[in-house]
Amino acid sequence: MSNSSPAAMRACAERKSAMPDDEVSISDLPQGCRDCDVRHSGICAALTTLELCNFAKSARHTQHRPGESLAYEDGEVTSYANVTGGIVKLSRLLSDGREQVVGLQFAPDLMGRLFAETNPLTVQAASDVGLCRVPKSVLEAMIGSSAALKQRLLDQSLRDLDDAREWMVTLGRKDARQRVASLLLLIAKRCGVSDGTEPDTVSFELPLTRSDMADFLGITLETVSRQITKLRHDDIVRVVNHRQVTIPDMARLVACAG
Amino acid sequence: MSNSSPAAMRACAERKSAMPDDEVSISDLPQGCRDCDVRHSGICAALTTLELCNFAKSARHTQHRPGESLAYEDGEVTSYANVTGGIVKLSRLLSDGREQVVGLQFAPDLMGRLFAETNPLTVQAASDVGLCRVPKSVLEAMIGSSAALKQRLLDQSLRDLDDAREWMVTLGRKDARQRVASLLLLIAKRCGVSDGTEPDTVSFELPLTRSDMADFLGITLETVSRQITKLRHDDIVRVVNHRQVTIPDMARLVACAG
DNA sequence: CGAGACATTGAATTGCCTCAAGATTAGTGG
DNA sequence: CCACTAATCTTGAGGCAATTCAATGTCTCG
Repeated sequence: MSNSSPAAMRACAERKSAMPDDEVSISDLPQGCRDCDVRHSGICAALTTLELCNFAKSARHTQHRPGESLAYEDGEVTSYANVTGGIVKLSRLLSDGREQVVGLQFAPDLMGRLFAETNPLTVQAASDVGLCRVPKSVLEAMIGSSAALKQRLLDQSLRDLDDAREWMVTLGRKDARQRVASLLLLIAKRCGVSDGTEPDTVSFELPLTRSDMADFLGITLETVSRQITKLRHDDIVRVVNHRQVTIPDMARLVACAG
Repeated sequence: MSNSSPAAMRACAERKSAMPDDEVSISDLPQGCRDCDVRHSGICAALTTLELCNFAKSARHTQHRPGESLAYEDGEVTSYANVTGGIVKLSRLLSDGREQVVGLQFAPDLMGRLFAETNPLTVQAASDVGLCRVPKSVLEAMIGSSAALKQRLLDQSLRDLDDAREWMVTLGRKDARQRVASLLLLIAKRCGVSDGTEPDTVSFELPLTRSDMADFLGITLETVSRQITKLRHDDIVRVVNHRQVTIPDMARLVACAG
């Protein structure tokens, strides 16, 4: 359960300090709640320890392998889930079998379309993924009783909307090279580890296949591959084993992303 | 102030009945509040008459011509606005001068990025537009005190997110013909008047220039023009005066949109 | 009527896709 | 440990849809 990215941990720390705990102590929580980091991540940071305790009684942790389906398009929504680790892929399937990825979710995002009867998207694990599931009715009841939780969910959906619109610019106006650079940049920001040098060098392991990348970027996997090769020749990225990526200078990648 | 679309009026009626008024009567409202339909539209439908009264004291109505800027990218957010009529264009400007439209807003949507210090998008009137502006601090205070209002804003942002992701499929995977058909479909749904025949015939006036359409669809205006010509030859659409559009059979347009 | 904005059409170019073959990596069982 | 297979990735050649550049056509409004 510890492939939470550094970015997620940072976000988590912020949130924790912004929402101090009340009087109930962590040791009062049931066992399942101390077992994991759910307490400090995602929506849970908006809950008082008492509320969290209630939440933990209904929550169930699961692990998933890359490619595994977590929810089906038009399937009934029965639960929501906090992403505790790994990367989740949200996509729409087209009638001709092609796929468009419309978003990625990282820890500690909440997964699942709130208040909907059926899921509008296909949801799959892109990497190894950890989830903390909670029944639809339980979470919705908590949203009704906690203004802080509702506020947090409003904040996340506004941020997701910003991200989606940002990506529309990539899909609508950028060429293949800029698209690939944009995706590397997005992943580097969320999953990257900086070595603290100047210029800024960042490393990460790609959680997506070339095919996933292509489906997110609206181009073919061959084009993705060709562009990565070119970016490599220009020393914008260094790649070993197809998956292990180093960005020698983030500023140059940003410039490439347009 | 009555270029509110039929769709908007329908939405409005639903909302009104879902949230019945309390004891205070409409005649108790200050003058500015009875002057217009703000009472029955958008976020206002989530307010009690008492709250609405307070809202109306701070609200100001404005009218805008097509192309007029309503907010600038990175500009400070000082107020929010309910769209009372017409169509508002949300877009991002690129360094090379190109533009990507990332969303359209119709009455009775709320305009403005909630809780942000600066506006992440450029906002322009696409058609003649009516707004009902309210200071940032006033609306935010009301959100803090009204769970119903917060819920409504959460619902709108979730719907906007669904729409944005839907459009990402258009930008990422559809060809020019399907894109143009998708846009005509979107506008027909929001602004179209059906004549009640079978098969379903719908008419509307295009609120966008070819250039706006191109910027929303991620293609050039020449390509938009060519595709409209082809759709016309196939009798998917009929166009007079470049702007007055009739869809003789919605089902065929839907099929075209992919 | 004339000017300016908006829209259509044509011809040449290009960036990405399609189809096809080979290379690299990871996983499996002898 | 190595051979074998399946999955993933890379590279190449040819075709095509959309772009670019340029010219013409059509509305609107003073």
